[in-house]
Amino acid sequence: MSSLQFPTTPLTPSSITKSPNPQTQLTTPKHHQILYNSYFKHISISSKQGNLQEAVNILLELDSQHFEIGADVYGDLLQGCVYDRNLSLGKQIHSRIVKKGESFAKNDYIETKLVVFYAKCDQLDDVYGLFGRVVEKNVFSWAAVIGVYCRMGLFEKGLLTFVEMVESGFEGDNFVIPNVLKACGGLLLVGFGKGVHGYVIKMGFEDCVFVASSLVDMYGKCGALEDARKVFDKMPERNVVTWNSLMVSYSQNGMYEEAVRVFADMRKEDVQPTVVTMVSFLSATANLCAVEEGKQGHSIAVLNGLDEGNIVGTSLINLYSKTGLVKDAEKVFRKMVKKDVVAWNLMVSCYVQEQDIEKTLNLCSDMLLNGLKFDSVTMTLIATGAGDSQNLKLGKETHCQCIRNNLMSDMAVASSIIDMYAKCNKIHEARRVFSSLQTKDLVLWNTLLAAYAELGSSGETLKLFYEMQLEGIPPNVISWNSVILAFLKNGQVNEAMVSFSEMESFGVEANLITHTILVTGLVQNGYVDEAITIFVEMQEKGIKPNIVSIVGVLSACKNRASLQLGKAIHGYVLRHEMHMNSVLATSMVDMYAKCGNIIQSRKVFDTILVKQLPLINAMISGYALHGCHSEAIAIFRELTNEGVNPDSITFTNVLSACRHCGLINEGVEIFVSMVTKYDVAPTMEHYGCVVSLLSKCGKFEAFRLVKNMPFKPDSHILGALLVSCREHNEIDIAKHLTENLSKLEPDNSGNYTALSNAYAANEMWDEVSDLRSLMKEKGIKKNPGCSWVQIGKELHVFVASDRSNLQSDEIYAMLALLRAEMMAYVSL
DNA sequence: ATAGGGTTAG
Repeated sequence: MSSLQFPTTPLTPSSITKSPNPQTQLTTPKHHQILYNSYFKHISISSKQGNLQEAVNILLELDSQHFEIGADVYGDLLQGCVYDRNLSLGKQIHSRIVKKGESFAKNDYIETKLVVFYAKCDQLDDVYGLFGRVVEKNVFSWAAVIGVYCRMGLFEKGLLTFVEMVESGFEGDNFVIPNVLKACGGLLLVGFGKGVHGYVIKMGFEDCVFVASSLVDMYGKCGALEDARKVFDKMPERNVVTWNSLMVSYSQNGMYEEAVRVFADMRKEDVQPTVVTMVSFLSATANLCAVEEGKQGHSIAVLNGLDEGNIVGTSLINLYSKTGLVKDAEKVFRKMVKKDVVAWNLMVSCYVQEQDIEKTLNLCSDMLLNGLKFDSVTMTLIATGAGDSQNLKLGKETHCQCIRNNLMSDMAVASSIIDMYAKCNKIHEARRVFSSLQTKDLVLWNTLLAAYAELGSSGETLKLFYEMQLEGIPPNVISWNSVILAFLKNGQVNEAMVSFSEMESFGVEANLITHTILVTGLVQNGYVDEAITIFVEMQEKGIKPNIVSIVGVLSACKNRASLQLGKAIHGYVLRHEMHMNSVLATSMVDMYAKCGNIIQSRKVFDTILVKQLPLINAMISGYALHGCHSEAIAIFRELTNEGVNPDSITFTNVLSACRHCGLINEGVEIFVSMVTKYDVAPTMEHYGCVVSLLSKCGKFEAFRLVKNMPFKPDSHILGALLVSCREHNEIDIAKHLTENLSKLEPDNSGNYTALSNAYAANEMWDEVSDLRSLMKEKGIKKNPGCSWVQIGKELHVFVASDRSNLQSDEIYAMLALLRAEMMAYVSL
């Protein structure tokens, strides 16, 4: 501005308000000073960049023309700079104040305003310098200093300054208290926070919306949800920030259902959502994998125009990624204008979760091409992806990158690297990385514990479990779960049960996963009834089963042929509207088949639209078990025509079905297609089916096939050939084969088992019985999980495949009897 | 005064 053109008409307050243009309205005489002041005040409180700049220019011009301008005018314009966060303009004013000399600058009002200005502009050093020199400190300058500390995350300093302020005889007001509470929350100092809460009540600030909302936030951050709720419920007046604080509190403490409920209540009360509302709601629904609610959140965000921002965008990607809606996640990602590192990482995380290592790596290179750098989150994600895909080369490269970029001190990075080595079967490397770290947190210990547990190395797991306690890290439920898992994987059922009861006396509560580990592990060790007991106990404790635990208990049902319990669990799944995904349906189909209800098995099978191979295999195997061989083969034909690629297990079941039907041509054709069309390497079991098929139908080609087989024939195959010998009356060959069978060191119980399985596979029940008598005579004990299952299975087929009029219940009674007999036999 | 991403157990 060159020179000022002062208009001739005096100003009126209303004209200032309506059109604050100084060049046309300000008049020259000094007695209009009041109006200048009013103009400056107006600008300072409703400032826009341009107006403020102009006002400061006028001020400086007037100043240089030696108009008497009071400190309050400088203060008002500094206030304008605070509203505009206009640091450079404020600095101009500051330097003019300094130039005017100490008598002008040494003024409580000016000094306080300067402290406030620099504090609001986050200029820590200036604040520190000024505040130290301010002679007369007051509530405002104290509040400004505490505020800047808290805003910049220097919570300890903020609290110490607050203490100092109170000790100097100042009372905190309702402007400084929210900052103090923020510091308490940030430091998780719930005790200090409670003290401040008491102070708030004493001072009578509890009804102030700002203070009370801060209390909710502080209690929430400290995990004291009941206190947060109490403050919230008592509030006479709430605004959107109050509601948001409560929702965020629940969400950050993992109580996502509660957070969702708060959102619903908020909508009932007609509180207009903000970006913060949407972000924390979306985060809660994402963690719950609540697709419907999340999608609703997306619509609400769009309707309120809150979906454009970066943070809502990333929350949406998170939601769609966690719920497996990759296409939707990609859509949001593509639409985002300014993608920051969080957005990229979320998309990477989505592909890692989908186990799509190719897309993960492509996205990572795109990320670099777009000028972004990998941070510790990116590295954690890549390491996780490398572990999931057992890509050791990639994992090692990631490890090197982390070392080069000094990221190994990040606990999440370190544990993902350790986990990656463990998943790539490099337990020693995992150990080496673990040992090389200076500080180790609970998650890190748990990562290594889990790695040893997975291997069933119960000794090593236990050693680590004690070591961590010696290092002062108390184990949590995850650590205990790993110990129990290690025992179960190593067959130490008693030790696992002891640990299970011990953990409670250490004040650690068993959770859903603890029980699932036990159910699954007990079944795998043959303790089926005990597994069912644990499952029932879990429900009695009020722990709701999820899909994984239901799959575990269904496997107990099928091993015990307990159709009744299986049905009850199916009912539970339907009642609780659990999503019948492919994994659950597979175990349900399997359970019904093994418990004798093949019709129900098929019904469940038909409810799943996109059928994955394990589900198909379960259905085929179910049909085969029930002697519905043509249905088994029909499903195989139908799905291979639809382009499904069968695997080794599919062929085992289909060939077994062919064997039971005596379908030689079909069996051989399928065997050939397995090798030529589907590139599946035949196993001994596959050969066994075809050999058995050929033998039973009196085909001497069985011998030729065995001769050309790439394995040494096992007892199944030899047993099958034995049948062929019978058909052909080839006594010499049969004798030779029997010698071969006896070469399998018959005094070893495993070989007796194999031999009896071979007989059972050929429905040679008399021979099975003879062999059992022989074992009884020789006092050879048997593993209950082994032979009787096979015999029982075969017996089951025999009875189920229309060769008997027995009803299902009777079959299961027979199977139970057989099991009881075997158990008695084992205990001899 | 409130808000987004990564690590450990089935």
